Amino acid sequence: MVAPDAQRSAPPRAFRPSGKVLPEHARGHNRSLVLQTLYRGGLASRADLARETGLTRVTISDLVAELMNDDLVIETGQRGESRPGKPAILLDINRTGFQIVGVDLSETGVFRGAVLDLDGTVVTRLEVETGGASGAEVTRIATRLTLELVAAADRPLLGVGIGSPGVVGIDGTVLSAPNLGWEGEPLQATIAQATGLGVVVANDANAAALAERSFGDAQGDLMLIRVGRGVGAGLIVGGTLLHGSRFAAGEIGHVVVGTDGGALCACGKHGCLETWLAVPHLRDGLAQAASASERDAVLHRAGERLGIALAPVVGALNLDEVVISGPVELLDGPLLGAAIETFRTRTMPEFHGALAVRMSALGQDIVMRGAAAMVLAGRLGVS
Amino acid sequence: MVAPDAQRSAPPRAFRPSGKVLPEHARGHNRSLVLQTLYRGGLASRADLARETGLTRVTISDLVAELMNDDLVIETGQRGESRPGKPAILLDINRTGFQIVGVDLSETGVFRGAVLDLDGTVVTRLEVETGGASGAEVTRIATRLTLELVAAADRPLLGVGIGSPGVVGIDGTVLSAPNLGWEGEPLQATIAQATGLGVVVANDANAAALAERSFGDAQGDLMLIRVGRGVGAGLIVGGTLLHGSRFAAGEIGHVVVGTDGGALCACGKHGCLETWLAVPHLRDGLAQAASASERDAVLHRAGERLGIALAPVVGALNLDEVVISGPVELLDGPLLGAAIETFRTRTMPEFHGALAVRMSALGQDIVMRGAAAMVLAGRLGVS
DNA sequence: TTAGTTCGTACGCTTTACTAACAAACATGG
DNA sequence: CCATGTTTGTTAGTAAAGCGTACGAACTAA
Repeated sequence: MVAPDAQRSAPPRAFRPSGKVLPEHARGHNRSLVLQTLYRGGLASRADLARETGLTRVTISDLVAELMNDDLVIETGQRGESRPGKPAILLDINRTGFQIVGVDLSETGVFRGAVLDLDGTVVTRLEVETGGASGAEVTRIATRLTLELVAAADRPLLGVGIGSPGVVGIDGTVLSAPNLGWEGEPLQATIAQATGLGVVVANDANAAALAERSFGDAQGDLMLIRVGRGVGAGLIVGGTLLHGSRFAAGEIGHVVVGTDGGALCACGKHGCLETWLAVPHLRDGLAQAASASERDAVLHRAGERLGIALAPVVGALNLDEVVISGPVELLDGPLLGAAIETFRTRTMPEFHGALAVRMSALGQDIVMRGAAAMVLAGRLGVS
Repeated sequence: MVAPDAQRSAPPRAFRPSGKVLPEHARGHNRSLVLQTLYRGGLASRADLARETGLTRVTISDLVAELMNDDLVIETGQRGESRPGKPAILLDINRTGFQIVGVDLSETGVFRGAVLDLDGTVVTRLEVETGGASGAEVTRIATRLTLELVAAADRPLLGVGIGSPGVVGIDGTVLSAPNLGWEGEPLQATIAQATGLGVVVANDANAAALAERSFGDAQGDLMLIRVGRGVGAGLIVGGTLLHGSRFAAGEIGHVVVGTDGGALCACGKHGCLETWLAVPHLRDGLAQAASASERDAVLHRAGERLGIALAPVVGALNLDEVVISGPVELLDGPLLGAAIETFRTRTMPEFHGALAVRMSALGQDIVMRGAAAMVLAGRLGVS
């Protein structure tokens, strides 16, 4: 179903470039502040918002009027409680008034996508097989999937978010994604051209980390480890995603772990993290295992290597959480336990006492929900 | 010599708390932008500043008038070149008009301090032996040293910066510094009380990292490794210092390195980074070595361990630079070479190709110059 | 019925940066 | 030597943004 106004232009971007700051930038910031407060806290009156943000009621009224004019905020009636004084008119973000398209290109052989509402809830889901496609053919498949999702939306779209494997530049160019046969692929520009919408592209592990922050249980600084055909990570430090100087932050799959050799990796080195932890290697190891205890040993070894590799990172960044995303049947159990145990024995008690290591609860939707979170952050300043 | 106005109140802080943004905050940001442009670029006219910042000449004139009123910016005469048009009046930061006190408490047995100008150049230097003092006695010694430096300044002071060992909270409380016998020591408050000036306290490795960014050759994201009685690190990512969720970012001395045991550490674990790299251990190893080649082997092993520990961090953060600070005669040579070689063999060519690993050129003054940089950043928004 | 409280809005003010316009001070070319 | 063009810095007026004060509306409590 295509709504007539599904491609209506969305409100202006809430992003402040570095450099000079004009009054209008401050306005944008305060706009986002109001949206953020409503997004996190739910229903609130104008007076509530004034108290929470520190702005005056007058300014809040003005900002809310602007946001209601953009259809981003709606009045939901009077507050029920019986209190002295004039009853408050409750406000909320128009959570079902806009939608977002989120796409996940990281799975082997299949691209997933969804139409989501502003809460990150999946409204419509689509999948396409990619077969053995690569290069320009992959771009065509991804574009077609995105267009179908755009057509499936029945509300104005806030934008399109895409999580891609490989190294992704800040401008949404996929600098390198060997699995898809991409090298310097201008994905953001291509999809923006095809859809006429705002498009954000990021690495899949980074998108997953954002999902964990926005829709998961994450509290503070966190590292999300994504285990699939390869191993990647996304880092959120001080509330924002870490990109790295060449946009390659989180690329830990080909760091050598331990000082005792290891299997030969596709990259030519011995003992890369991927040779222990990537799903194909885990499945191979389990297939060759004769007994249940041997299978446990394979998983235990993998978890141990993960702990060895990450202990210096956790120590150096003083992280709160390490969250693992991937096939639950492989990761949640001996592997996770061994990783936690290894952290405990290799870092300072002061740190691993505060450190939480756990599986993500977001499952297979994590990347496309993270992609939606990128759109929310980019266009509304909400996270 | 004490100038009569040495403790004259310094200009207002250039810090914007998170939350709402008022027009005056934007003003402060633009003030800092002008100062930063002058600080980095040197002499410039009002028209030059307008072109570089994107603000109009009118606004720049207004900001400059304000900064000249605060004595932070001075006119240095007309431009020499012969060009058409009205000759430009060149401006500069009043680099010798204010001074900063920087203190380094990280050395064993001696506290160093200095009076510095706004360029981070040392004007006056002072040292005190600490003997075997600890706890409150150490606080008294540090306070006395700071007061002597304040008295030695002959210009109004912008503030006091202190680099302390241990874990330092955002409010300048030293949460834990075993070597000094401090536990929850409110150093910032104590020194601020004693001097009546603005005081900033940070971990010594963090201060050193800031020094490397402000006064060294650092370009982008960097990790500074400080090797002394222990081993610590400071991380600068995206231009700002990384604190960690419990202010313990960079505490990598007690992360276990390798999978082949190692010497017993004071912390109870085996094979901590410090057991290979800390200066006392290096000197012990060298003393026990019989030949030059054995001494090289000791240093080589230490560098190798450093590389093993940091490879995952460099990979995860996609750093540009790793800078090492400490005794040059121990670190610069086989140790540094082995560290570089180890990085090369344990990370992806895409990353270590861009990675620079080198010694700091700032020598023994690095911590107190970093402390001065903290004051510059905190009070003027300049870095 | 009266007093007190809370909510949302109208009005006028201050701050900030902008545009337009202008005088000052230089180089260049006829 | 003088007219012309260029660049600099300043003056005057305008638009945007948030604040404080004040007020009516709508409710509770006595």
